Amino acid sequence: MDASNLGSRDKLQMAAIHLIAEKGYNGVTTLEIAAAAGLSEKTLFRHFGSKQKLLEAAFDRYHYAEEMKKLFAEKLVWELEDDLLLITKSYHDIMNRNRKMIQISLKEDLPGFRERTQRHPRQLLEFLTDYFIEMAARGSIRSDQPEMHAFSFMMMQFGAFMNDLDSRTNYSTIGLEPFIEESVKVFARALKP
Amino acid sequence: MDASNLGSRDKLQMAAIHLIAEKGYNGVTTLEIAAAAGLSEKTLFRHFGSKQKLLEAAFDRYHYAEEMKKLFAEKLVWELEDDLLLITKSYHDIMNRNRKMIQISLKEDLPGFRERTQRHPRQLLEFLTDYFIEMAARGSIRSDQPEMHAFSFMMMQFGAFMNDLDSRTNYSTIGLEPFIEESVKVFARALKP
DNA sequence: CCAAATTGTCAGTCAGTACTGACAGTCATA
DNA sequence: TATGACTGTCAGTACTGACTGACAATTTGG
Repeated sequence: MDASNLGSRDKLQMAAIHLIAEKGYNGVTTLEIAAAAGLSEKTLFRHFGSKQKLLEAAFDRYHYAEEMKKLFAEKLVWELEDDLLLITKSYHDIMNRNRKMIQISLKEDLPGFRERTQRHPRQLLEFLTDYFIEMAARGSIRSDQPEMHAFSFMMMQFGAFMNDLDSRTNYSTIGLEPFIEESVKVFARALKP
Repeated sequence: MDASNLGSRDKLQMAAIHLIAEKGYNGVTTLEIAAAAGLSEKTLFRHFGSKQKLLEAAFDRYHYAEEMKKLFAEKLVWELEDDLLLITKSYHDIMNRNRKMIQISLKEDLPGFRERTQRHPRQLLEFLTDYFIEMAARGSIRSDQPEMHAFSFMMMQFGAFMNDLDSRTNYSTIGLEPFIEESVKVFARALKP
């Protein structure tokens, strides 16, 4: 979406999300948010009334991506490595699209954030657990603790996502793509019958 | 160390670290820090001169734990699962002791934080990579990409640590101890020749 | 017991930030 | 051309938090 087509409210909300993800709610001023949106502080207060209301509006407008349902319903081929690769790429894609909201949830303790930022990983844990149960029933993998294995695999990906989230915490030059490829291989080998 | 034996400077630094880890630098006042230390705000400014200097002093005083060297030098038995279990428990112990500094580094962009909070995991990545190389040379494991495998294993543990760091991000009831046990088993199985 | 060290209270200053009313300017549309 | 919608400027108000000097109280150690 071309930013030049956006109204003032949209610009202010996007600027708010961007700056609060970076500096935290108390670390950014309404003057800075307005400037980043290319508008005056007066306009910010005309539209939203208060800083807090701007954040709430930006939060509500932010569509938290979560699309694993369709993938699990339609795109699996019941080959462990192929499926895990697809799931993992989708996971990182979704997490990346939610990255600013996740950054905000790390910094701030705001009502509703927890529920929203956890919906996607919680849903994925359930789907992946069910997938491992079904794969074990088919004899395609060996997993006596499917939920623990689903959780372990997700922790690996979550760790990589958190490592990559911010240059402040990234301590390795290993890229995300090769990591995804190899981590899927390693895990598939671990569950091979 | 009994808090009653501490001087005022120590109490203020510990209170500062605790509150800033929880609320961020801009989310906590000097009045709050002093009150948490059981002292007056006046005393805080007598000792440190400014809020910023208090943080810097607390940061310098904070001994960032990093003790993997001794473990890798003396305690390995060159059995993959046994060694990984020991390493992993030690990793989480160290990360847990550094948890407040890590929480602060997530919230704030302060000079020197990055270098300090990355020293331990970076060091562990090197040690673990060398360990996998040696284990492969001994024929005890199969690993054609030891650094990638070391990194993958650490990402799994890092993800679990991050998931456990703060109730705001924790979305699973799986405990850390059983996770450690099973994640080590899974990874050991993956690298088995 | 006394002096030194340390802390607490109080009444501030100062700078910054959230927020506002009044007034003026620009743009789009009828 | 006029009007409505929207935005910007300006000069504020009110409040908050970092920080301070003066003075008093308490604690500690010789």
